[in-house]
Amino acid sequence: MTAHSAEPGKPAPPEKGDKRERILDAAEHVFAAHGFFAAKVSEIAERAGVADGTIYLYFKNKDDLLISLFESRMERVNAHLASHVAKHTKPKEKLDAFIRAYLALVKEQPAAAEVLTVELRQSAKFMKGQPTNPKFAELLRLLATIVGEGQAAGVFTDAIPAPVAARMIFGLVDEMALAWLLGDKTPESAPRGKKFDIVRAADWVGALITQGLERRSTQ
Amino acid sequence: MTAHSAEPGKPAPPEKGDKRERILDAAEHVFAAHGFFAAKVSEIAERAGVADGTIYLYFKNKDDLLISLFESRMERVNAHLASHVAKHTKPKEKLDAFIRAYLALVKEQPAAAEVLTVELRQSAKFMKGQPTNPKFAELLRLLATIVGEGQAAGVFTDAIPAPVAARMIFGLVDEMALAWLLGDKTPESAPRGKKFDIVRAADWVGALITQGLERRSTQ
Amino acid sequence: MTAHSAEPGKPAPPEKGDKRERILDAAEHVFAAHGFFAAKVSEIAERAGVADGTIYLYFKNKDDLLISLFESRMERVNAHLASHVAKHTKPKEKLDAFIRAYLALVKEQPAAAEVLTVELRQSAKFMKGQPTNPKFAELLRLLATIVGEGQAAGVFTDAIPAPVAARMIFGLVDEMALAWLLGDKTPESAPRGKKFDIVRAADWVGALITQGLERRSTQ
Amino acid sequence: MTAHSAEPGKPAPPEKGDKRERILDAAEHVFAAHGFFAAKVSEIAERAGVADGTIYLYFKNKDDLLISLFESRMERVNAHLASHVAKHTKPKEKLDAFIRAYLALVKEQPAAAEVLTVELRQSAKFMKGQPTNPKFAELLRLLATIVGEGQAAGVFTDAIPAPVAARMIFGLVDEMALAWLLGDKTPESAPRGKKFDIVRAADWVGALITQGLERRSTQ
DNA sequence: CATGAATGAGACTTCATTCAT
DNA sequence: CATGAATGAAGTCTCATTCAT
Repeated sequence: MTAHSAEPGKPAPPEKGDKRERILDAAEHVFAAHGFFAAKVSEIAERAGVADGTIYLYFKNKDDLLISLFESRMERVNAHLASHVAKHTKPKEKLDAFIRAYLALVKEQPAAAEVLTVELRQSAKFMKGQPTNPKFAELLRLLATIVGEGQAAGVFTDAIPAPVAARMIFGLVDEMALAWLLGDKTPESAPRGKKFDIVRAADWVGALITQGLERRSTQ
Repeated sequence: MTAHSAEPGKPAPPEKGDKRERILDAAEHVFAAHGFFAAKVSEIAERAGVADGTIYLYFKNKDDLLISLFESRMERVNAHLASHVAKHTKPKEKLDAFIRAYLALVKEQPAAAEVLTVELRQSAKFMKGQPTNPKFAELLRLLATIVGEGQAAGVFTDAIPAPVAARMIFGLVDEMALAWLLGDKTPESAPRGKKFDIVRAADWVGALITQGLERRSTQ
Repeated sequence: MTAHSAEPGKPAPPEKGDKRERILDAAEHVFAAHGFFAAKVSEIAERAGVADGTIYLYFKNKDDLLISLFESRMERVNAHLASHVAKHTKPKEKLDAFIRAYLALVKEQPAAAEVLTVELRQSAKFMKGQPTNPKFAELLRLLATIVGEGQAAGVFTDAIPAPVAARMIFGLVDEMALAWLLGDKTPESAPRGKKFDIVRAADWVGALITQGLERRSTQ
Repeated sequence: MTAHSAEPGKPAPPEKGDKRERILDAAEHVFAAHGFFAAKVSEIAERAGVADGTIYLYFKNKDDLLISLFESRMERVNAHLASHVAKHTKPKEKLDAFIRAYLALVKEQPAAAEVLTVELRQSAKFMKGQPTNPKFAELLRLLATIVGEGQAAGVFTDAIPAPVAARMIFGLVDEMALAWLLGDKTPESAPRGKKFDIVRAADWVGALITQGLERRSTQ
């Protein structure tokens, strides 16, 4: 991944930089570390190098902070995925690029991924009754479009509605991300090297999905 | 699903029935309704028809209640799935039976499904650093076994390690469950019929996975 | 005044006694000492000898505590006044008894009086738009009844509607109470003896009102 | 009342006009609307069309703003009352003019009246231990002077010390003002005509007081 | 003089958990 | 075993006030 130079390894440089962005970065890490509910606003503030009250100048409340973070990161993800997908023309290759880009992103930005993957469901409770989050819908739409193109081109089966296929693909990819993220989180575990190679997993995911969607000439 | 007659439509019979079981039933509904963090122990107690303190005679604390609930329901699920899978001999049919049984379960017991599907990730935070929950591992093992058998029989591709395939399948199925569960929660919405037919979805899921895993003679 | 032996001179005996009552007593003193807004719930709890949270078992929130205190004390006041008024039969004497009883109460229970007299108006903001507080209305009704009887008996002028006269009388008496209460509050000032004698004032108040309402035969 | 053209019906002209005066006008309305404690400095600033910080160039702090507002309005009131009283020579007429002018003022400038009448007591807490506010003392003095003149002229009874009588009169008049102000605050209510006629009330107040103070030939 | 973004102390309130009955 | 009143730690959020520009 290219963008996002601000990712603070630790307490974040308490200097310039869009303050709102600093808060979002801090929230990303604190939410990822403790989960939304256990996360303390004061810890986010400290990490962002601002006063507690400052957070409320940029966000209505803690919930709004989560939603905003979610949308911010989702935007990045969508842009990232779209750009990788755009490099290809064939549906199969697009799908493969999507999967590969998604999993690479998880590896490169585990904190963001954790918020999107783990807290997403939590926030789903927030959005109870509400329609699917627009940014998430966009991701699904990108996926559905790829599938749809493949169906139109006759390389993907028509048996599964594109939107449904999109959701299935997302679930599959997301589960791999989750499995990797929760593989083991404690620092000490790193050397144990228990985590499987998520990039390698992309091959498997791609294989299953591509073949799974393939149109069978004889059928 | 057939068993499990205790599922209380409303306040739960405030009398007989294993008290521990009544508490679990109540917790299932309250967790499903509000999410683990927002759920109040006192509400669970009320719904179970016991005093707040009584809960602590059966469970160490709120966390333990979630874990216990998770394991209890997971046991049911595993038993249910295993029994359905056992009716078949061919790997493909077993896989299909698994998917169908899982999604049917979601439809019949949405509260339980919500706890397993939505709160699972939340509880994942609890289990941080811990190995995968044994009961969940069992479910994955069942799935991996089916895949493994298929690979051994030469009907499923060897390209994907069985445990990885198992996880992918679970993610895919679980996402469908989630999509259905969050589709719309308000009772009034039922007539609007916005929810897709989750049983119908089983066909799509089965199609994608079965074909996706299929061994290609010519390849 | 006779009743209400529990009035704690200081921290209040941290023992038996209706807990709700202990909290109200504590609130009375803390509200009187600092005013509603500056009063801290924790200080009330401490003075009542209970934990902070205990207050919320008996009252919905701080506002409710004020309202409840107001009603509790107002009830006492109404009972006290009614009993004194009941000792007389002639309207003029009843009116005089009312005034005397009210001012004596202020002297004997300054904390309660301060809450009723000073914070009443503050709480008036709470009750914005709401009809007059029932307990306060009752006091006004007692007064209006006395005036009405006097008018019926031909000893009080008909020129002023009884309810209006009641309100005027209350305002007058209440202002005397306020003047006395705020005369000087610091302990050191007591010896300076700056406060006028509020019981003596009752004579003046009674004189003004009684004569003011008197029916003039020749007019 | 005639003077004081700055009374802004709404947001106040965000331009000329002494800035200090604009702040006081804004404070008057905000305090009247929410009460001193609930009033936000930022809302006052917004209404005055200045920055939050600007307020602190003209006033030491929020308390000082209340005190200053109180004194400013009290000055107006005193001047208004004095001018009306000065039109008469007989004590009884002066007293009547005072009452009438005061209540007319309440009707014409309810916001100012609310601050003086309702918040006065709140601010009384501020001034705890302090001597009576000079401006308020002046009003009482004006009243006491009228009474004193009446006593000297033999038309008012000597039975009540003039300063005490002054206080009683104020209390009575103020209570009528309060009753009217809190009668109903919502604009829509006006047509409902629930509020009694405060000018009409002046007759009653005047009647009670004048007769109440009257010297009885036979006594 | 004026601004308004930032501060940060501190209060109210919740709710999991305990323990005397 | 069961109760449920009481606890008290802890977190979110507000808002008066400051000060660099």
